[in-house]
Amino acid sequence: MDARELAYFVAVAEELNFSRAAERLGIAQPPLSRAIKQLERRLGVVLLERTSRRVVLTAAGQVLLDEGRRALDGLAAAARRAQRAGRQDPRLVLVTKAVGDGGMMPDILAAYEREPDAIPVEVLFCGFGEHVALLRGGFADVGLVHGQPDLTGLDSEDLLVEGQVVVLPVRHRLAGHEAVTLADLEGEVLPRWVGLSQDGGPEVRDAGQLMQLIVMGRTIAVLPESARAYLGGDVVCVPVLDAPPITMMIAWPEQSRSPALAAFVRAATDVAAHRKPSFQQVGR
Amino acid sequence: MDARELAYFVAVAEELNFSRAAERLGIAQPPLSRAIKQLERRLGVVLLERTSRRVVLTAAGQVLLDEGRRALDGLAAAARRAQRAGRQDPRLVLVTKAVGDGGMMPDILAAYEREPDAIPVEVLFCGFGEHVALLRGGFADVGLVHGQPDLTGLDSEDLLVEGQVVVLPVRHRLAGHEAVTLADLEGEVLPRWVGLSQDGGPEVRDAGQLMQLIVMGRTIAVLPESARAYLGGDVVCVPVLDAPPITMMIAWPEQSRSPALAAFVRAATDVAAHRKPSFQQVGR
DNA sequence: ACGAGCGATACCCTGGGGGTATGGATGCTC
DNA sequence: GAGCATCCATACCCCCAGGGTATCGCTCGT
Repeated sequence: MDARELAYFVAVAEELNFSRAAERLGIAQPPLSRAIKQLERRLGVVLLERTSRRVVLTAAGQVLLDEGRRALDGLAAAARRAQRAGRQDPRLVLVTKAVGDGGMMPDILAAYEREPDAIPVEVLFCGFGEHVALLRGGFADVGLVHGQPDLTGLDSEDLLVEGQVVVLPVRHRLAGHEAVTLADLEGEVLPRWVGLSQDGGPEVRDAGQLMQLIVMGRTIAVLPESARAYLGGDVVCVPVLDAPPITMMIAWPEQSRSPALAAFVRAATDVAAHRKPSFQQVGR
Repeated sequence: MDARELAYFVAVAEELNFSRAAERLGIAQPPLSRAIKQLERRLGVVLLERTSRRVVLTAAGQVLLDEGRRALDGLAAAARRAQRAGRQDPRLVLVTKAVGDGGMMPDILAAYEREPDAIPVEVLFCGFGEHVALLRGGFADVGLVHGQPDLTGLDSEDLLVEGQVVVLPVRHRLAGHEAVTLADLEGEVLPRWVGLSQDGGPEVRDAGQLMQLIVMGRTIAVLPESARAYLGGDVVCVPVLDAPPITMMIAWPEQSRSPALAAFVRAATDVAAHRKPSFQQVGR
């Protein structure tokens, strides 16, 4: 099957409108109509039910939309990986969130540099949940990820399980406590991360903004314990005993077998294994 | 990137010879040379180092070969799944080995038919290790697989863990035993499955051939315990206490979300969960 | 009833993908 | 080391697939 035709179909299936899809694709509408018809003929399957007033996907069309998107992504990722592999200065691109390394980054990088297969590491910071897209898209080689994102298309290994702490302004009513529970946080204003659609508190884009808002007393935040290392002196961290533990993982594109990547994974898991456990978590 | 160009490159990279690759592709050699050069220009990367006498892959070329093959497979699989989804008589294609259902097939099918989302099931028997290729290639929707095949690109769920039995001719020296260990089988002639390159005993293609050879006293076989149900009366099954347990899994293409498939997985796991455990395994 | 919106059809035109012929380099053979 | 076979690159030609414009026909909202 032709990738161009498939991309055309995906555009139409997403817009459910030939004219708009054609505009998005930068071509005229008639050739698009023809291309879709040709694709349907080649596959021997009707993909779209078109009345002159509305376009709807058939079952086959729905399948091809899902599968086709992934297939096209795979194609683009293959191209990008080849391009990256062809650069004369080989780099290992590591993607992570700003405060998402569990404080192990220096150790991991140091351990990696001692590996014989090590190549220079380029660290790429990204926003919420972009890790997986960058890895799947072939933009990055390996990533440190939190939580339970959808890891289809990626291999991963658990690095460490962290408890969570609540970050409070120094004058907060809970600031003096040794530890708190989620129940204690009832009614508090929690921030809203850009990209996460949950609404409520103020919108924050990065850790710096978050810190300012906390110091101003406008919000508080529950973060993995390792975030402590990045916080200034005007806030207090208090363990949240019953917050769900956060698993930090290292993830990489499925079946990637480059020696440089393998060495990095090895270094990261070694560092994590020898790391001293943090404060004790309640329950599991 | 164009899929045609990528397919051309994969052919050349596999043959490491433009002329043969062109022949395989059914085109002449000059357009192939041009297409590869064009692909290299588009990607901005040298993929092949060609002297007029030999062609070798660059690092980028090696990456594109690996990734490109998968990407092309994904493309073809997407097309096939769409075609299958477009047929007017929807079927769920289940792939399994001949004696590989752990004896649960009737129960699973019966349970599935009671599901509201059930559609007719087409059972496809396949050879050694073909399951995963058929699933990845979009030829099948769901499969029952044994052992630890490479499941990248597939989701799976464990169904049951079985002990193994050795299948013996009735006159075999071990035929009277209550149970044996692997040490007891030292020196015995084991069959060689077609497709598995391990050599040694006679070559067998299916369970029928195997049975004949066992009855003839030419070989013995170690099989999952559930194979018992399929064996005739001229052989004896003896548990092998220390043989590694075999995990039977149900697997399906990653992220497949059709209701019919989900219902089947549910039915299979339900049946497996309520199944009576078989003979006790030694150790873990 | 009429017009706006949308997909299909008809027709043209151009670029690129494919073909043949041939050149130039590199090993192999005797 | 001359001759030759092999193999990729170049030169040149041709054709059609894919893209554009103009227009039609259908459907629905007002």
